[in-house]
Amino acid sequence: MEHYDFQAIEAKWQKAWSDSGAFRVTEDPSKPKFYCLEMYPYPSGHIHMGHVRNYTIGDVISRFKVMKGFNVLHPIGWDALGMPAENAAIKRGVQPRTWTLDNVVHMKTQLQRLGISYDWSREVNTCLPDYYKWNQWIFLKMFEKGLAIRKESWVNWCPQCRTVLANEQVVAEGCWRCETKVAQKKMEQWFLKITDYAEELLTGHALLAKWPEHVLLMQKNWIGKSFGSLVSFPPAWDRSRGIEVFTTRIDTICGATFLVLAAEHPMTAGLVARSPRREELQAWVSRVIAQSRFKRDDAPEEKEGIDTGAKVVNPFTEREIPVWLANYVLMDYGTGAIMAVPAHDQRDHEFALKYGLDIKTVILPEKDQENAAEPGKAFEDWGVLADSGEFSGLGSAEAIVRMNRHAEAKGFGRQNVIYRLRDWGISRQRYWGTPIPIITCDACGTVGVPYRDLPVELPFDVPFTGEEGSPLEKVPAFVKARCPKCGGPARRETDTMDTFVDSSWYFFRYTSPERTDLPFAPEAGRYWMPVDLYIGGVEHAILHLIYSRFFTKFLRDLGLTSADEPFPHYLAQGMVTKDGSAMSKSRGNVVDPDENVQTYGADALRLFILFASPPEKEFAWTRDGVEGGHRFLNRIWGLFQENLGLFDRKTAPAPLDAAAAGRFPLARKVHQTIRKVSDDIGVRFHLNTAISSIMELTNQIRKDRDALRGDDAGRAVLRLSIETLVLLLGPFAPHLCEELWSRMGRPGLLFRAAWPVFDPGLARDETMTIVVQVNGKLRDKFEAAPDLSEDALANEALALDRIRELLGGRAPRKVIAVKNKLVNFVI
RNA sequence: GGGCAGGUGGCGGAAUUGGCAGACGCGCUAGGCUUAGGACCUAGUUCCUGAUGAAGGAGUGCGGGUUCGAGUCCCGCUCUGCCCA
Repeated sequence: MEHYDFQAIEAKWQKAWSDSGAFRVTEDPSKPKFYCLEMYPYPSGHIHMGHVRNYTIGDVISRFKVMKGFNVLHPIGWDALGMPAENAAIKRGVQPRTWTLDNVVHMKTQLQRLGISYDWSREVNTCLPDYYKWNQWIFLKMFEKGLAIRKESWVNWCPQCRTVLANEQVVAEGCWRCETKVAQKKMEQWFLKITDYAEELLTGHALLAKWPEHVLLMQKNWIGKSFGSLVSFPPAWDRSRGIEVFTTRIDTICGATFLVLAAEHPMTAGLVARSPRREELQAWVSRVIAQSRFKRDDAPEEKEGIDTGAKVVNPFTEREIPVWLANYVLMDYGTGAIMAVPAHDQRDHEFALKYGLDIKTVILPEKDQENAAEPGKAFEDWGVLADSGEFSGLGSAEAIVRMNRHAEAKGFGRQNVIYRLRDWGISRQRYWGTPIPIITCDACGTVGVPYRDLPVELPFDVPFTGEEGSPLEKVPAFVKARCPKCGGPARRETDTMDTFVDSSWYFFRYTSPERTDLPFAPEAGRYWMPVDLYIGGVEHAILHLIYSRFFTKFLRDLGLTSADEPFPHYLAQGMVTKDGSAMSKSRGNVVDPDENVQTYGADALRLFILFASPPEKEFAWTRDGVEGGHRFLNRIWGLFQENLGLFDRKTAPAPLDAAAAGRFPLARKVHQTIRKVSDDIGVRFHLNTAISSIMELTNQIRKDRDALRGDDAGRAVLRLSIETLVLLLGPFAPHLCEELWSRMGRPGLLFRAAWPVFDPGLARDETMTIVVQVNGKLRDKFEAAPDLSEDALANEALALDRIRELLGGRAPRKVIAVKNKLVNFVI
């Protein structure tokens, strides 16, 4: 018997698919479309198992949808800008572009060896000017609309990468890439005003019913909408202005016994300068600013503060209270100043205890409430106001309304909503990113590069020294520019964009990557968008997914698309682990996909990866598992080989009609399996159970085959079952199945074959197993016709010997019968 | 500290609507085939009692509850993971 030469088979069909352009698609209004997208990879040099998992899941669903008659867009590209390329340049002297493009070539062959059904004619590469030109174009559109702005701010600075990091890129006090401890620095930066869309990003969640709930929750927390009040506390020495604080609990304001400013607060410097202890204060401020923001709000026991000696007036009590500086108040959130209410806020409470500040109770628990303040704890619940002048006696909820009204009437405060979401700082002092298309002119200020001059291309010859500052600053030909407005000498912006800009709209580019006058063709976008299924790691739940939603809304507001949301359905793929921890270079537990493709075949690898766990769960790698996948495919191969006669025109059996087929349990199993697999792939996305039911069908065929070979009817059933098996397994093990399909003499590619349809009559079981319980314990079973009435089931059960014995002649106290399921006697 | 997931055999997992717990696979055990096997085939494989079989009992992190019936629903606890602080 011919052996299963998976290497030859896989190479043969990869070539055939590619030569015939099988995976190319164009817009076809006569067919329903399906846009299946997986997160594109960073071209680090090698595909890893996380990619294999991600892309295999997408491939199965794409192939399934094609067979179901959809016009499927399944694209791929490269998230090709970013720091590793530049680091390679510094370390090994390779030009980032060369390094990146070499990696792309290698990774592309790796992906092709996996047999993923990508339309390579739509490949995008973000490091090429014909892509990043559109980053610049979108940036300029935002600049025109006041959504791209330049402002000075405190930024997270990674000393290792020598660049700014967005808050989202700071993980546990360290840089998300190199884990170096992040420092604080004050710099001029370009920001995208994602905060203008904060409310819509929140309400848009209503359109994302097919997202995992925990991802929506993470985004909701990230946006962090809170309702509260802005209240102004005038300084005692100058009552004409005020220090504005944000609070969600204005009802506690009469208990505010001091005010706290962040070290970076604009008024801090002035207070320090006015103080007789200015040196001591200045030293304190410098030290705290040097601490990372994470250190600061992390550990309560490290709360530190210092009295400025200044006083402000509490506008509700008219009493003077001291102004402190403290490390637990951040400039990032709210106004950078808080009113401290130690009786009703735990952090203020601890701070007041440490520094001996007044604690004044103004909220009492309601009568029936037992959780009064414990010693050492603030009472943070809502309650009844006390010692709050005219507001005493009100409940918190009502007090908040009335006090807001009061503050507004008196002109020192108002009701307000704030968001935790910050504007998105996109400036990076690096070479390998999209140049920000801005020219600074002494006369005209910051001026956008005219659209006709796009793209602003990255110069190729650049010194990569690893020293402070952007390499672009050291290229005079790049920096020197003419002002587009006045024509005078000017300076080109040398900061480049955060690479998350690239990935915020790449899915639009796939719809028409050839377009040269717009980021994408509106008509292609209209046909393909939104993405019907987006698959990728949940580590991007906040950053990438929220930025992409923001960009989509912006492109919509430009009139380029009508999509409100880019990804109505997001499938969050679980981690790949080995020996109990995530696969990563630093842990040294990476497994090379290529090696496995070589030894067991791409089909075996794909099968195992999908079989081991459902897509959204963690997937634990084992070598034995791939071997199991390979073994299974080998058995399919063998099964086909020993039944070649079924597919030979001369000896093939005539097909059976449904009535005749119904007599064969295997024929029923075939139809049940079609139903199950279709549901598992198309509705539940549980590819693991789809595979296990295909395996069950295989086992059944192998069990029944000898008995079936005797007559024509049996052979027809056997033939049907093997054919169906190949169709159902096609999306999972496409190379092997394509080979078997052609050896069966079927015309055309299996890739384009129609997905089998089940006969509901045949998929229904002929008899149902009815479970018989006594007092809820399983005692016997019997077979009954489907949909037999409850009474009939109970009667049949009563007639069983075992049940008669257990009942001992007594009538049961109660009989519960459920159609097609069980009978339970209570005695 | 708060929020959200999750905890099922030796392992990965299945059980879709409250109705046979452990499908399917891995591993393991025994046997067959074989010069040999890390190939292939057959059988077995939750635990306990039972020589075996028949049969019985226990059992889905722990404790309680609802129900004729709970892995699934409710309450409390615990551990693990993730997110936020």
